[in-house]
Amino acid sequence: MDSNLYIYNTLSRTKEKFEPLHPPLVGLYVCGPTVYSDVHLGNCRTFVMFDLIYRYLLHLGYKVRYVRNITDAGHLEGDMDEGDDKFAKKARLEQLEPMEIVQKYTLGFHDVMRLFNALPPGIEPTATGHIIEQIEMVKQILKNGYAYEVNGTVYFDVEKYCKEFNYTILTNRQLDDLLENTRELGGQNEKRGRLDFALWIKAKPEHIMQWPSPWGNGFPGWHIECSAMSSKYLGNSFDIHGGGMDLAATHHTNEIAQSQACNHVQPAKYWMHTNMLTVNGTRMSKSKGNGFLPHELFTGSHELLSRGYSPMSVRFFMLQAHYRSTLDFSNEALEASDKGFKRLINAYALLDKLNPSPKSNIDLKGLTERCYAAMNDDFNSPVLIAELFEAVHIINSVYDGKTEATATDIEALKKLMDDFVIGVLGLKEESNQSDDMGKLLDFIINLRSEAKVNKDYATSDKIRIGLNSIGIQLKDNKEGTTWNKI
RNA sequence: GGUCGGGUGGCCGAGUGGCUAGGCAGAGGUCUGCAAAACCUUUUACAGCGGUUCGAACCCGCUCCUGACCUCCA
Repeated sequence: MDSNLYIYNTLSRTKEKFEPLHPPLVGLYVCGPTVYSDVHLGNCRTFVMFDLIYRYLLHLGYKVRYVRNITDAGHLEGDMDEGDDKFAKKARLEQLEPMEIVQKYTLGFHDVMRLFNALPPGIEPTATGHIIEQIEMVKQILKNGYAYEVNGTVYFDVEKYCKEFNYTILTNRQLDDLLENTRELGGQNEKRGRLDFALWIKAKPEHIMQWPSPWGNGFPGWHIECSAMSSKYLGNSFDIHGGGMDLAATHHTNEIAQSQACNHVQPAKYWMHTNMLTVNGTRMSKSKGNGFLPHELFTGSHELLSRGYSPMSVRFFMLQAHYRSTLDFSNEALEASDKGFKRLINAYALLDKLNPSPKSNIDLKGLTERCYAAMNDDFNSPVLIAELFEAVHIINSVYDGKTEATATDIEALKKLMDDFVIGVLGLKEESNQSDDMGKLLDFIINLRSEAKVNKDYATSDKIRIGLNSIGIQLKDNKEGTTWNKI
């Protein structure tokens, strides 16, 4: 299959035409969360953006195998290649078992992703579920001569690797600079080179998260899980590997090295990196403590927010910026997105109420082509949204009787909005109204209409203002009265 | 210090060597019992200084400011 999709590849730092290794199959691997704490909004942005990418690939007709891991072991606290991992530390803090921590935050993560209307990945493997695969990979890397064992811990030999491969291929850094600027770190005395990183880590006896291995009891290093799981489910070479930009310099660099050292191939053809969400121009991160939790956002219980914003408004806010740009988070920006989203989704709801004309004076073909052109240009969702507002304008105009559209064009408009607003952008109407609520509102609107006919405006205003105060907005027009949630 | 990005109107954010981004906010109007919505019209831009060019916000140089990564983080 042929498409005109271009993807910015971090490896080449250019947009490249997307040509899957085995069309129509596409293998997509995205580094998922480390589930030792609540995901914050910055984490969510990455997963929402890859949801957009996943959805568009599906829309183009590719058969996508989407793998996103859950890191539930092996992620070390601080920069030491020894000691406790994050789960053990958090477990002590919360007085839980490490696996209780994992379960708690995995469930929380899934809840949030569901609220954001993100499609679940096809496979969501965990590090603890793939210890054997990771041990096998470490064994192979040792066998190939790119690792060494010291006292129960196995290190990757970066210096040896550098002689044959380009270690800094993703970030283009100079190796000498890296060596000069890497600090003296813990575990240094065991490591031969200061850039070497742990593939397998010896566990302290009291450490509950440990498994037997040829090198004694221990647990896997952080980077090996993604290499092991991506090759298990997608093969040694697959199409797209993604993650946040912050992972490129270390995690992804080491992933490439591990896969090359083990399988002698580049793991991914295209590397995609999403940019950071910022607050007042500074990156939102766990360690900085400036992270917004999704529920603070939805309820408005955060000092920087004047009110709560719905998950769909927040998703729309994220989609209005390109995935490779930083996006600055503020109450004002969110407020603007909230209104923009409602304008878009209200127009979508109007599609069923359009009256066809014998003639048409709109150009849907050009508009549709521009929508595809936007997405084909490295998933440019902000431009897509700008085009979709053109469709919003047409829909409103037809509804007002100021523009004419044939039944065929109305169908095409409906398909366009279904494809892109619902399918690709993954937005949906948030009204949680049941049929009962719809019927109830129809009844109330009828009562109000009767009052209006009788010029009993006191009653009709009372109804309108009362509904408004509980979040339901009435809109009077020639055809009658429509309503939507505020 | 090294690597790589940014600086666009009141806000958020696209884009580009010549043609309106878009949303929000502001102003005026139409419609309407009022309101809201919608529709029409409209005001604010491309950090600074040089250079290349018929033409630059877009290319080049310098300056200033700023961010990310280089250490756990999507």
